[in-house]
Amino acid sequence: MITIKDIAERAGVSYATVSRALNGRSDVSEVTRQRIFELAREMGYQPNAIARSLVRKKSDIIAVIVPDVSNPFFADITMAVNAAADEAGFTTMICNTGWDPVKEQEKLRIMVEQRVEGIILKPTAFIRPGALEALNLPVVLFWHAMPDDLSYIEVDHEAGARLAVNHLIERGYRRIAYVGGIETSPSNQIRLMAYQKTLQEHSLAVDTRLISYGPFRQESGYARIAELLKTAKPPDAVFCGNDIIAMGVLQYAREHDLAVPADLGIIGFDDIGCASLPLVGLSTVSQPRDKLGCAALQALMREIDSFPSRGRQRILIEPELKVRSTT
Amino acid sequence: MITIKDIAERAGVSYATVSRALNGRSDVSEVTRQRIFELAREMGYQPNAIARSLVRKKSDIIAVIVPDVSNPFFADITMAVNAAADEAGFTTMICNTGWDPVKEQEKLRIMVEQRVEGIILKPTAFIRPGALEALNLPVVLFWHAMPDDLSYIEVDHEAGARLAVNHLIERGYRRIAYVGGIETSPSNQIRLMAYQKTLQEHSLAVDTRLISYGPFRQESGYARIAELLKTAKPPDAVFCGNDIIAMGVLQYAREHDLAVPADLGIIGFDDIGCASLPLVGLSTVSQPRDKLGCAALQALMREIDSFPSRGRQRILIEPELKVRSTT
DNA sequence: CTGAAAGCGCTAACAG
DNA sequence: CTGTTAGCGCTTTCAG
Repeated sequence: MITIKDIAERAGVSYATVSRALNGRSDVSEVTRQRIFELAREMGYQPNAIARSLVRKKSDIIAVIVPDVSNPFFADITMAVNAAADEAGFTTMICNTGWDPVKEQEKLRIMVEQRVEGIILKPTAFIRPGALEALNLPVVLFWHAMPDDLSYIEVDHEAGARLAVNHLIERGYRRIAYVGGIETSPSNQIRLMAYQKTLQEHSLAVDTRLISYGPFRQESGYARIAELLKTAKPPDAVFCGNDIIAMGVLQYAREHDLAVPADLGIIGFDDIGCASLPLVGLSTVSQPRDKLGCAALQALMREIDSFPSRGRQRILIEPELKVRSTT
Repeated sequence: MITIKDIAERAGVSYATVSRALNGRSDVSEVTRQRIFELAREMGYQPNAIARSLVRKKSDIIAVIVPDVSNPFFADITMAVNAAADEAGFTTMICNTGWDPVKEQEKLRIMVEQRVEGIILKPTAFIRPGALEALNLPVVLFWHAMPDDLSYIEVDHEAGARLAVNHLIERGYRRIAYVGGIETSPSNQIRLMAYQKTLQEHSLAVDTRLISYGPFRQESGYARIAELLKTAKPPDAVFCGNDIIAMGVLQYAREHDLAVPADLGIIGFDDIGCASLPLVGLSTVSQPRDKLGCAALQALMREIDSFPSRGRQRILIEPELKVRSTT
């Protein structure tokens, strides 16, 4: 691999001059600059970013750590961050934790060792308080439920839930069920609150028999809508914890000849890829991944600029209603 | 940021000794090793991978460059590679080219500058011959149609097409259409050949009116099945260029009350995420992403070990038939 | 077992 | 404008 010294030798100048020329410094005569560039090209010179990082003490690399990049939701966010980072002249290292806290810790360590300039992290679970601050690195989280004093960014779950419930009410539904996600999920909590509040604002009764929790899985949605429809006063619409659950509900409706949206309105949350397939056509509240990703990068850039002084940023992204065929 | 020199000072030894101890060399007395480890921990020492890479002349980083990580297909492969790389002690840099050859070139350059030890690349288009060899780096491609003498890995499209067509014939379909992808796609070509050959092997006529090309898009599948069904002798089954196209065909069938699979058998290619959704239930030929990813990493490891001598590896992965509700 | 010393490839003062 | 010099943080001989 050829170095600036090789070029210097051939050009008959010191290697400092080569460095200056290649870095576009103004204090190099036009002739030598020309010669050096030409030489560099014809010798096939490739700058060594590692050496540069070492002396400059900056790598121009950021890390994005998510539980599962093959999950379309995270994949979209990751890509948005990546694209924004490109713009800003940063290279991205993407890490996958596989929802494993141990691996997460390991990945964080590796990224610190690689001297990345900042980390965008979607934690797999509750992280030991202080662990992230101890990294001594700019960090932005995709999750607000952290005890630490860190910046975070998230979709506005409250606004999203209101959007969904208001929409159902406008459409004329009156007995709206909440087929939620797991009870402990913070976002699930927020949406449930907003659901109840919105119903009350419209003078609609909140019937706890219409509220259920469960895993974010299709089977869960399928099973729970089955239960709900057996009751004396079944719902005429459901607001689901996410699109996966909604897909289970929709599946049930189709299999049991329930007219959607006439007999049953269905609305999900997230707007995963297949929700917009004509074959599915699920109405949903979209979490705009591109905006989430861009905003995360911007927040991180701000953190990097002001580091080590930490300004905790709390950013909420507006969700978007997607009306399709199920409402 | 604390360095080995700081530790050395506190420990009262030379920093060479600290380096040795921390790297688990045997030629350090047990007592000093102990002291150094303890000190490192309590001082919060984090090795600097950049400095290490510089002197060792290896980064333990590989690059994966794909056109679109948010495409579930590439996302899955990327993740499989990433997981395998983890096992092998490599960190992965993931790059997205957005199907832009210029950006691809740029990303390749950056990866070379980062001194990654190898690159797994899904090219966006035909790359200028020699451009990849000029990188002077181990490279494995997810595409065989390259003029270069490089290693590649791909699913066995021929075997996949045979699998699909044989399956349809076994199910009793006799007029099988090929609703393919774009004509210039190499994989499309191979599948078309295999489709024709398989029909002939079963003494079934190859009717060119049953063969069509088009973009890998739903609307394309939708439009083309519409055409085909209007003809005098319509097909009773379709083998599609990929799942997206198949989804368009399925969509048309559902909208026009065509019984699937009774009146029309449908089989796709790829096995994208939503194909397995109960609401879709598309039969398809799966490209096993995990196998593709693992095999790619293994191939790259072999290339790295034997570098700079290049042994061109040609690896074909066996596809798998997934029978669901459309056949 | 340990220290001294020589770099890895590059940038950044500091003098000319 | 250009050369000299001093590192960045770490690994690795080479002598003790």
